[in-house]
Amino acid sequence: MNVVQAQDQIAQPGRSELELAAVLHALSDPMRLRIVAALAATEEQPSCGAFDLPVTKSTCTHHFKVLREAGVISQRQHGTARLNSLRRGDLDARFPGLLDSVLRAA
Amino acid sequence: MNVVQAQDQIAQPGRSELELAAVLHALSDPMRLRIVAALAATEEQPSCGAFDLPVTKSTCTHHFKVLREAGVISQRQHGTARLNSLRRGDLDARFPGLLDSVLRAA
DNA sequence: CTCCTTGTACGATGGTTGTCGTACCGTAGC
DNA sequence: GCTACGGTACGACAACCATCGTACAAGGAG
Repeated sequence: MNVVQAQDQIAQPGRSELELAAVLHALSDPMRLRIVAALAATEEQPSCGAFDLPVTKSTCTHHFKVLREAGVISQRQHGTARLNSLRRGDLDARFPGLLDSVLRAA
Repeated sequence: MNVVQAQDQIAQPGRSELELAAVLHALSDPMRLRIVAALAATEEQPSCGAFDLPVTKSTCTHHFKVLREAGVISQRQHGTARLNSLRRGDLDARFPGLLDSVLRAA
């Protein structure tokens, strides 16, 4: 699996590795949909703990990992915090319109 | 669960019952993605057996059931055959652009 | 150095999923 | 009636998933 490795960037699939089924699966969970929607609504790069999700920390870690491994989000280590951002550009390039329609529906 | 029951139409969720997470989950399987793509590419209403899928009949039944219960497809009984069609109108109304972007990417 | 914060790792658990096989049912044609 | 065909129902099974709890690692603040 080709990965993009830049400074404190956590491993993630490259743009050409993105798979539709994997992305759809990552988005098919209400908790993850909520994370993605919150991420799309801000200009910042919130840490994992900033989402106030109704699950424990370990479950949280799990969901962020699923989203990152599917290529939906990108994570950067910054001190003890892990900063998250949506991979809008890569998603729009591979699956034009998909992210927008999901966000509009969510 | 409100269902639309018309003549030989099999039970399915009404337009307002469609849930984004359920639709995304239904579309997140390669076999079902293949079914939906084939369904979108024809004007006809093919029977379940007309798809030539590399799985057994029972698995086939399972996938069509998942798609129908998520509201992605509609099934009509016609003799011994079950005719399938995409619920384009309902999907476009509830999740504008979603189906198109998925089909374009698949 | 010591604590607090942020988050991961690992194991467990109950539930869901994709697949199959066999048995069955209803319609159509002979 | 009987047989073929298209499809469902049910049970089984291995794999996966969302969730949790506990234990642990690393950076920042005092």
